[in-house]
Amino acid sequence: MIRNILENSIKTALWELKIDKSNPVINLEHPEDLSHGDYSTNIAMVLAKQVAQNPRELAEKIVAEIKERLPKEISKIEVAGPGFINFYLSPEFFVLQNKEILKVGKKFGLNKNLKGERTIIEYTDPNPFKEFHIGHLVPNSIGESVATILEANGAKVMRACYQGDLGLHIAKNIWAILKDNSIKDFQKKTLNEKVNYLGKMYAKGAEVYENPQGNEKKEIEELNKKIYEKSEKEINKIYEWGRKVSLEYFDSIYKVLGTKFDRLFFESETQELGRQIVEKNIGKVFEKSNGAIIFKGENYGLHTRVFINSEGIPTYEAKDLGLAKKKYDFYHYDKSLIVTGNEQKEYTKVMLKAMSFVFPEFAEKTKVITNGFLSLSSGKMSSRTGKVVPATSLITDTENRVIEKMTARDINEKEKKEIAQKIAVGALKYSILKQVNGKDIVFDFDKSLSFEGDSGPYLQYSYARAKSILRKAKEERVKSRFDPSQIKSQFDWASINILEKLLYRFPEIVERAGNEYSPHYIATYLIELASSFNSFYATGKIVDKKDAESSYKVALTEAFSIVLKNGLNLLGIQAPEKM
RNA sequence: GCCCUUGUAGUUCAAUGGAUAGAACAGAGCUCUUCUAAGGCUUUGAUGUAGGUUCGAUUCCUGCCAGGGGCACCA
Repeated sequence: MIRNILENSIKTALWELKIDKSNPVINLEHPEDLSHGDYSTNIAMVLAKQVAQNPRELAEKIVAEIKERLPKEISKIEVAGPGFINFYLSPEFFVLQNKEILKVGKKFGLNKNLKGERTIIEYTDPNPFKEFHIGHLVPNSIGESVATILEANGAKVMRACYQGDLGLHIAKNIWAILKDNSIKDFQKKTLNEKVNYLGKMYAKGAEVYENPQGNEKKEIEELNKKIYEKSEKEINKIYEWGRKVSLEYFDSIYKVLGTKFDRLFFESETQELGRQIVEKNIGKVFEKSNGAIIFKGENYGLHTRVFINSEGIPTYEAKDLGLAKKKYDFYHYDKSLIVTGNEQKEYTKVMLKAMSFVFPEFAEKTKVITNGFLSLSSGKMSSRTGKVVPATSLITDTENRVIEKMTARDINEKEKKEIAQKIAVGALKYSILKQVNGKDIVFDFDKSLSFEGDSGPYLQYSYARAKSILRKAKEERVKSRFDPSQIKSQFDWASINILEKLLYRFPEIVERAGNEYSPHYIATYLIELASSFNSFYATGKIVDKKDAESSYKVALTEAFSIVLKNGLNLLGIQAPEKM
């Protein structure tokens, strides 16, 4: 990459000037203002004090040294401001880069930094028998995107989902089903109807548990034990039925969201293992307290948590230890990522601390990515009985709005529906991924659906537009061609210039997003890229047989469409050819 | 009470310790005999507060103010 060439160039200069003793980190950034060049380094300002020189003078010396062996990719170097060294890339460099994009296509942006690294990433984690709500969309979008980004950086990624198929929430649900007794009627109904039924029953059970009229609380707790022990056939049957319905339902949502898990983990398989791990380490890591087995996080500036409760049942904490082992046995990971809500942050610290004693090798490899809370800004969502908004209803509501917007388009109804779904999901995913991980997200229903500016549909629209141009170019037989001889005339075009100056950066963005597990770098980059393309688009015709520069413009449009599509793919957003 | 976290235009978000703090929406004003106007172009407007470190602070440190989360038998 060009970045490395510049870095080496600077290092050599420092070495020649005999000021490389401390082996400084070369900080190369893209100045925000393009008139400050394509790359800029502050190295002279950083070193000025060390070598007791004026930063600008030092910068001049470094520049003189670099000029001695100027890489061909650089057309100009200058010292600016308080001592920045600015590099300007040459027109030839951009032509070569553009050619490269057309040549490697789908693979443009990929690298092998993480080659051979096995990463398991756990995300989404809905609980069977409960609603898949809008809160699940956040870790799902982030997890799926991070997984894809890591793959783009060369890692081998295993997508995992961990689900609570045990516990009180299920007892509440089944308790209500038993009372209701209309489950027989549901065997032949649609998946949606079954899911709605489960939802209703859960709401009922949860309500009764919170505000019991009589003995309900105790009944539910006893039922919980029975479910756990699998002691009653009828209950087992309902349990299996509900679990199956839930999982089928989740699958149908994953299909829409574009997630495919390689492995589902369940609490029912981590529980026993978790218990054994904790029990084996009583006295060493864990201790007994009030009949429970706890980990004293307080000793490490954290808080104390129960791993096995006084009933002898392993809690989530213990199960998580079992899960770490299960995951390792299954995948032998080098890195284990867990995407989970902010509210779990403190918890994961305690759990990881405990893990660092039990499985130091796993704890070291584990990293938690936290995600924020998604709320809807307006009360425009059709209000439902429950407090949680199901993910599917948000998606379909969004879809309907998209279809409304598409009435004027000349696209058949069936296709329209498919496209609308891609746009709806894209709008949601983008509004989640454009932000730094861990920050709360306010989804403004109206704003995100207006599809203007900083949005997923804006990116999709830009892509569809580029594709439309390329279709026309094909019809008119204007071929994509980057020819260095065209450079001179092209270079007056400010908008082309900006587009080119952004295109070549994509691989750097992919690398950074991978290093920091942060899809938002991709999102903000793509907006800037699409915006520069749209400006370019507005300056005049791209496809024009009579225009000698047309083939260059078409080629640039093609390069743009490739980079945008590759970027959208990293966000898990589909790019329709037309919309 | 202790711990974590967040405060940037009217609103929703950016900004590896760097240059004039970027966008988008909303507001004001332009722009379709042209390849998708879901677009483009002008324009108004912001770092919670008080200190400190630094050549340089939205970024690091401390206090205060204001949100959010967590603090033993839920997940």
